[in-house]
Amino acid sequence: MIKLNLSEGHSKDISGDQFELSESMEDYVETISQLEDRLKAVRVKNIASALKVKMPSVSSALGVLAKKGLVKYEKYGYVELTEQGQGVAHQVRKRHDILKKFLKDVLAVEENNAERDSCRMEHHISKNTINNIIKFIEYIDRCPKGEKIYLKHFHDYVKSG
Amino acid sequence: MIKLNLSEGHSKDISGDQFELSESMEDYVETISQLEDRLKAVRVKNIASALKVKMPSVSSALGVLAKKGLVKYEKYGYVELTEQGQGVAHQVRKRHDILKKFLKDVLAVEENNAERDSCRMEHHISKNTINNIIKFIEYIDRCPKGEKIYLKHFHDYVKSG
DNA sequence: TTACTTTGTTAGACATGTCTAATTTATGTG
DNA sequence: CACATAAATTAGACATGTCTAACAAAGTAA
Repeated sequence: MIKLNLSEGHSKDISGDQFELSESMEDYVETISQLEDRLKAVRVKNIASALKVKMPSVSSALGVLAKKGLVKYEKYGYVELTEQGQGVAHQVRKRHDILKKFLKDVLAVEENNAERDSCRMEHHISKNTINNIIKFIEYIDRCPKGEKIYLKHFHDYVKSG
Repeated sequence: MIKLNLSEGHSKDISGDQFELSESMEDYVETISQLEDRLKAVRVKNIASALKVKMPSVSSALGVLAKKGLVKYEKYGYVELTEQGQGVAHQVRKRHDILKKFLKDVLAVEENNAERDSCRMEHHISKNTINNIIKFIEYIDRCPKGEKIYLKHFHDYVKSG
């Protein structure tokens, strides 16, 4: 089933890279944000296991992010994103989500693969290109001219080979 | 003008990552291959200036690539890709070209941006996803059902805002 | 309170990839 | 040929991000 309900507000708020984070640091911020969504309190241990790194790597990363003002963090305590950190997380996660949905819903890339690829590509795609992806999705979604049908044909074509 | 003459043999020969190269090493191989296309002989200096790094970085990279059997290289001499190196270069360049064309011709991303993004993303996209992109392009290109018209509409839509 | 367990930090090693400075090799011109 | 210049290498510093091992703090339970 092809779902194309993608255009809820995607076209706003993809603002620039004010913070110049490395790929790795973006992953930390993104992960912390995801953990904040599903845990009462985020701990070093949680981040480590989510990112499949060891705790000392997390400690070190938190030092960097704290210095940049993206996390609030006292030793041996809980980890929290600052308001700025949340902003960054928001952008990163949006990029990730859009990319993944595009891969799945437009390019017919299978779920696991779409997740893996969007994880890796999300760090290397420009604001500009993301915006065009958003427009593409909106275009297909909104236009009453049969684009969805063609997309469905494409998905069938991919499945059947 | 939207050109979609993309489907010349793209669907073959996107073979796997037998060589496990880092992003950086992939860039070296790709660049050497491009330089071989337009220079009689490739030198450290050429690679350095193409990649905007200093010569010692190139020296060091060539050591790594030689050890992996991807370049033929004697000190103070010319640089040449081995047959294996050419194979890798072929894959990397194909990935790059497909990605770039997709960004330009489907997503209506402007030339410079498409080049920049494909440079960065080419290292992080799976074989699987590349194949779906190829299929998508072929689908649009081949199908007699008006997909191209819709794509043209989309491009106009992007341009006009 | 004391001992045990879990969690986290510090110290230090290692890998990758970059750079600058110094030296060496190759090239070209008189 | 000899010397000046260009090209390349080596040595070593540095940044990032990872890891292991050892130690320290916090939490738990008797």
